[in-house]
Amino acid sequence: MSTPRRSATAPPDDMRDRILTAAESVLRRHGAAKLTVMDVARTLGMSHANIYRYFPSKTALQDALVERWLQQVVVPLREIAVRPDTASERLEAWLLALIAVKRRKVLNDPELFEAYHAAAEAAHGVVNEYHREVKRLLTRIVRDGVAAGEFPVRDVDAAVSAIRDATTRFVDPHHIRRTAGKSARSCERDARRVLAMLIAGLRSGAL
Amino acid sequence: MSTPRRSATAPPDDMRDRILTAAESVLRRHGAAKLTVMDVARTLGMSHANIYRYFPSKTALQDALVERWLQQVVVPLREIAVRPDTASERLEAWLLALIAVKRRKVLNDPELFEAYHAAAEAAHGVVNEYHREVKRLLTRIVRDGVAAGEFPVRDVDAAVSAIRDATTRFVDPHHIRRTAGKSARSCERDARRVLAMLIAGLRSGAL
DNA sequence: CAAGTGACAGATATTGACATCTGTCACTGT
DNA sequence: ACAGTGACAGATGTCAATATCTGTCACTTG
Repeated sequence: MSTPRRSATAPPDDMRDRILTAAESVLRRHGAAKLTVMDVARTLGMSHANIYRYFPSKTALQDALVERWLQQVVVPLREIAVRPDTASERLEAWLLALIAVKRRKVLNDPELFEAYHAAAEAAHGVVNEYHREVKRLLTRIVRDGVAAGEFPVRDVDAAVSAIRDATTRFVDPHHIRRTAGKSARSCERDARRVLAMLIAGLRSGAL
Repeated sequence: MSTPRRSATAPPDDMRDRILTAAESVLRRHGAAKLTVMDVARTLGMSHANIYRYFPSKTALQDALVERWLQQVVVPLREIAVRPDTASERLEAWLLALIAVKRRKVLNDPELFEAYHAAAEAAHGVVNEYHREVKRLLTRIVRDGVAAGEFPVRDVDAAVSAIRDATTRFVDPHHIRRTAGKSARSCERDARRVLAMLIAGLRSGAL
């Protein structure tokens, strides 16, 4: 009785997953610029026309790929947001985790990252949804801090947006690329400094 | 007796200035990608070979153009850095000025900005020098705040680098472009929020 | 002799003919 | 009815021939 979607034996949309996996391997092999629907189809031993039975367009396929990738970034953050620690502790851990996981993804998965970056530039829905989720989690932590009297801020939204602006430097694709040369350690040190100032600001009720 | 450099009538390096001005107009007319030494020479009614008597290379010419442009950004900041106000006041005014002047330059001078951006990507000396100057001014303000007991921070360099990281979002060419659609007012509001948190952080000695 | 030039080699951009790709459709086999 | 196909038009990308540009030089001109 586990996920009985369509029939008992046939998987729900097995094909979509197989196509995505094939696309991912093509992406890693040839790079983002050379990801073609034809190559993906060839990898699966089918006609490229058939891909269009499962994805309405190449863009939709790429978006699905990016969505998968972004899930891996978001999932660990959800756990941190609901820990039983103080808001300050959670906030620091959460932001450091966000920064670290993004950095790791960029360095380990440059091809998939390229695709994500392209999607972000084109402002596709997937990336917007990801940003909303990130904001939601962050808001939860700050709100908890306010409720506990830990952060005497009046405007939670203003605080959240300030935190996001101030940490953009460490999270934004563009900047991550630039700091690819720096060690993970020195990146974390820089981030910790900003975080320390932000948390001190929150605690002293700057907003 | 005003600037008697070489002779009484002949200007010192008038020609360099004329070339730069011509280059600037070509740049504005055709865009950064189509700025050619030949076009600049044509504008001045001379052979392109003659340009090379005044600039060793096209790159040197572009750098000189960028340097001129960056001067206009830096000059107003120098005045703010040495005002007789408190460090907090100066810091806020200085950062807001930096953010506003950069934004204005980008919106009014997109072509020149393009050239600056290209130079920044190529990490030419001019841009490095600009960054050093900006850092120097910022360090002065923070150091004054520490000396006056206003900012109880131990590590001035750490504080300066944190301030720069946290405000990158508002100063970096790349992000300015993205926020081109937003109103100057809402940009300033966002910046003020971050600044408020940073200054509160400095005052509570987070570093 | 300082300011400027035409002619040149090698590097870089532009162009246009050609190949590949995307997305659709009527179609086949099951 | 449904997974899959070959063939197609129009969009997009590739590549080599061609044109333009950069940077240098020996040279003219006032």
